[in-house]
Amino acid sequence: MKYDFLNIEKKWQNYWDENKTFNAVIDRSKPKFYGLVEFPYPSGAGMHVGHIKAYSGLEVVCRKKRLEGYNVLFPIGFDAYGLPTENTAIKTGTHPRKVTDNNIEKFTSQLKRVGFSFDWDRVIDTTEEDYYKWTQWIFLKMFENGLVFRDKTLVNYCPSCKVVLSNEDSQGGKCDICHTNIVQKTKEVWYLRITEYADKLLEGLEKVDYLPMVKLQQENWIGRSTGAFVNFDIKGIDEKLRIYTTRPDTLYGVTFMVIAPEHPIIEKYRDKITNIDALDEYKKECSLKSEFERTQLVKDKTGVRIEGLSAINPITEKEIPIYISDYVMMGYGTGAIMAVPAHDSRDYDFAKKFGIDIIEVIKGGDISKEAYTGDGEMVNSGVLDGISNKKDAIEKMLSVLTEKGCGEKGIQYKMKDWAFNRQRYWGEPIPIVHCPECGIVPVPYEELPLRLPPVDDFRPGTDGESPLAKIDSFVNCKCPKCGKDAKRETDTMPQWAGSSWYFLRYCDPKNAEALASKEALDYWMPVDWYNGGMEHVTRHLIYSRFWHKFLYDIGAVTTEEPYSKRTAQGLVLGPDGVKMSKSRGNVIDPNDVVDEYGADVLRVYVLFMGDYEQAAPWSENSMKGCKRFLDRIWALQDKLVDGDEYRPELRAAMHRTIKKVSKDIEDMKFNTAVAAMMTLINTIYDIGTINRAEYRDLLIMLNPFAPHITEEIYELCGFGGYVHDAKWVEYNEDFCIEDTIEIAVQVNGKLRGTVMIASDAEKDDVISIVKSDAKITDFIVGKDIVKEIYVPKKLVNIVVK
RNA sequence: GCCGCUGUGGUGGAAUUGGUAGACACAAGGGACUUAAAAUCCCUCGCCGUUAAAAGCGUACCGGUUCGAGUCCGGUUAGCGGCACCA
Repeated sequence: MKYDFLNIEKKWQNYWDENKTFNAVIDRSKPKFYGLVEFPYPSGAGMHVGHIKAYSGLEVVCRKKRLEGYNVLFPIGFDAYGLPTENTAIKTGTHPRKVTDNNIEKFTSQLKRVGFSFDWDRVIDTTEEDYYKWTQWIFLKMFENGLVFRDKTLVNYCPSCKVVLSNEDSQGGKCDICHTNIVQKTKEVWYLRITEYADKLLEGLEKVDYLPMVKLQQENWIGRSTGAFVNFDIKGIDEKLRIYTTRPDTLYGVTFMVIAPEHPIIEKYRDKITNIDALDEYKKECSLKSEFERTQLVKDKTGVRIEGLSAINPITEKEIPIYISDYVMMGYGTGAIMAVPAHDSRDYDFAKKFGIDIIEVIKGGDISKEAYTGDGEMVNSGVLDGISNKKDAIEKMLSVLTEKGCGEKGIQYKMKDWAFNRQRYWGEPIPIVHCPECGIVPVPYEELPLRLPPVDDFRPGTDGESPLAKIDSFVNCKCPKCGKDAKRETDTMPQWAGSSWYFLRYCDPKNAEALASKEALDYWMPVDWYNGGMEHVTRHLIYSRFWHKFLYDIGAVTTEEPYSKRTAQGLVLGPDGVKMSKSRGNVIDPNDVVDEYGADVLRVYVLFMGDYEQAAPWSENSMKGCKRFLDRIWALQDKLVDGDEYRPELRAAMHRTIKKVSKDIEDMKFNTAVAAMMTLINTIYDIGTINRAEYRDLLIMLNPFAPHITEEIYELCGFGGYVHDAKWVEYNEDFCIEDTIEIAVQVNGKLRGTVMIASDAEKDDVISIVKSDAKITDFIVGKDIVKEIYVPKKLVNIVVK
């Protein structure tokens, strides 16, 4: 009888659905396990085999945990607000609500066809009122706690999407959504003060079990550096130019200063500057350069000296010139630097070009050729002379600065505050009212949710205006504070808002009184294991940790960190070995695979195709091998014999396989877990029969990977109950070892043969067996034996001269 | 430029963390069954040798440590990922 996967898979999917087999209920008699996968953005293209791989990993872990007696929460939902949906809506003239509903329906049916053991009663849609009510609630709480502010500054703007983007959304100078080059614009926008949490986000990393690369990327993104702020007097004016430096030890080497073209001091002292026209001209040039030009064309330094203003080095008290140049950014530090050309390559290039003095203060390099950035003994540096330890020199200078009152220790972060509003329709409305009398007024909590008004025209406005601005009935309102006419904020939240707390809602998804009950949060949180993509490490992962830490600080959640453990899966590449994309035409549709091979084959294949954490190309042939494997599992029904314990000839193989599969699942080494089961099957086919005890345990072991076929065989064989209710298989270390084993024999480290020995043989016995072996004697007769090494159960190495 | 990761057969990948390199699978070749094909089953399969063996070579490259190195150390090179004029 052939394995009819289409009908059998449907049968079990219906069974799990109707019986709510995988629904999680709080049960304090069992240990809990919360497995989380990144909920999908329901795009029109439907699911991707990459989604299947991403979910299959924790799917196996969660199914195994259930069999081991854990109470498992494995939820799914949809992160449905966002620009792609809105853009599709505009293109097709369909309302984003409709587009979203269609896409969610499509995703749901696809997920169910793969047989994932999600709790379908806890599905979240971030665009539903009873969900985004709480997204808005958290925003208001942040507002209340001073973490929301409005500022007019240079922001990243995507001319194609017509929105302001956060730093995280414009990595590499490109829009995260459409990859258009970002331009800088001065605009008044809402910010979330994530920098307030920079240290907490950094410190928290020490307590969690994240992939080292994930930690490292977050550390780099936060980019904490320590150094000093130093105030330089401007000659003849009661004004100080404040700079940030990580190298206060080089202050004696400062021969000029540079400020960003946008630095406010230029406007402030226009009348004192004698070459203001030249400066204006340079500023204009800079503003015309794109971000790309400003960062890529780094070889040639440009700038203009500010005539009429000069600074005084507070340590040497010498007068030094000030320049403007676009190699200094307004957005980091103070927008002004002290330049030490001898020991900074950028300052060096600039000084060479403009003929400025270069003073060596650290010995060790040749400053006539290039800047020396290494360590060495301090010279030409007054009190610092002779110090050769960088740390000591910095400490000493800091105390001098403090004493003189012209500087102090300082810390800077590369991470910037989170630009939080988007000028688009399909997002959570920001619950703020602008009142001419009272200013910025939050919408009262009891008025939440502030509903997204249903409209027909959701196209963006012409001048970066939100579509909501065109809806008078939404915009015009009464001020909650004074009751007079006021206007609503018309921008919406970014896509990352809804996903910043969704794992909390899963704990108690229908709660109308709170984002989740204390009881549910206490029981389920933290997430025990979170798996997702590397691309979210400096976006979603950092944002959600920030929100969670804030909620912890106001007592809304009880754990400091949301996720105990974070791993990441590698990409599924196209058959041609490059990233799948529509334009390349190398995309594999999971639906097609399920139709042709079945869900179990797809599941086993995405885990078997390679190391789970590495990228691997799709190979239909390789998948056929997985189909063969499952067919052979099915065909074992014809080789079934009685027996309620493992037979001696298979005992060691069974125990070893159970051990390997159990451990490999915990380590995410799914490929070798499957390989171990394949090896076991090969052994069974060599023997020719399988008994009931062996078959039952094999099915339990395979169940997390291939749930449909194992449920069916388990039922057909009448093992009693269901395999999803079975107890995970156990192994006994003593039975993993065969009675006689083969060990390697080396002479001078070179393999010269193998011998069979009893697994419990003593060293002396083994050595004598080896020495009498015909193959070995050839290599040792007539030579002096220097050393005999025996690695128990592994090898013997005889060293001869 | 800085930081991190990776380099193993024709292919995807294994290797208990210093102990028989190439598990498992794919592809390829040969054979069995079949009128035939598909499916299935059996054999071969790193290179070089050889009737067959033995010996020799082999984990990007060069060197080192060790009885023993894919694994550790130093250097080189290639590819991937992240950040990027961050002061």
